[in-house]
Amino acid sequence: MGNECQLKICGDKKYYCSMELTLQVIGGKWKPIILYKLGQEGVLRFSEIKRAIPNITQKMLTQQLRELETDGLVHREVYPQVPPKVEYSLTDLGKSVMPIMGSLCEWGKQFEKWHTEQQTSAEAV
Amino acid sequence: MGNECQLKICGDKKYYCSMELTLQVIGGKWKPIILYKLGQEGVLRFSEIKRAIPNITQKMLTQQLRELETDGLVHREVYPQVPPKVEYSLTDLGKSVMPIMGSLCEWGKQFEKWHTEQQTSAEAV
DNA sequence: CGGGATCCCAATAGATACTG
DNA sequence: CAGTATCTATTGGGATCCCG
Repeated sequence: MGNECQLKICGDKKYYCSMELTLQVIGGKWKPIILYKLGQEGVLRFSEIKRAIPNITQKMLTQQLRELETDGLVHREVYPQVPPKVEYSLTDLGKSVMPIMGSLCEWGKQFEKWHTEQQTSAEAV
Repeated sequence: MGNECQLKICGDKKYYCSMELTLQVIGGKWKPIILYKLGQEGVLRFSEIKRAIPNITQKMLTQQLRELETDGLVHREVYPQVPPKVEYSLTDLGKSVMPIMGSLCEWGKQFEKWHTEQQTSAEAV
């Protein structure tokens, strides 16, 4: 008790419960997908991540990767060469979210199935 | 193979992989917290949810609850009385995300701990 | 009075062009 | 190739109004 609904601070993040903190670190429209793809592939170049997530813009990808790097979930390795090469991978902390990312993905598949069934039974009426 | 990176449609939602679908249904800044609180408390009135999530505005809460209702995660019960009373609860589909919500919340606590330790060791330098 | 709809403005995301 | 810069579109927040 007293653990919830009381303003806490972690670095630059303010939150009332742990869930809110979680969402600031690994939430949003893109971070879970980025983490998931990185976790699946291990090491990816910027352009490879971009290709794996068709709808994301470079701007968003850059921005989200920077935040994940700052929060210690993603490692960024720059190779000083021309043309530039930058590789991204998960840190140990980043890897620790993979089980959850897997569950989220799995849930999506179940939802899709459930939704299709609802659709079918609705048409039957 | 061929399962990922190919445009799919589920109702009004377009996505390239299941993770993206998941995020459209239970992602965003507020939905996970709303689901989590509802799952913990069972049944909550509008004003009770509002109180449990201090930063959310009524507008956002209403909007997010409607989407969750449309997607079949939340049940909305209106009592035709004065003053009005509206109760929200999770459907079976909504309850199915609770294990993941629990993991997310738990991860936030671990992150907080990890962050604090990093802070401490950095100060020691 | 509780729940929520509307309007307007600030903040955030997306599209496109450009650069080391 | 991997970003920045700039502009535009969309989304979110705050205040206000509505309705039973």
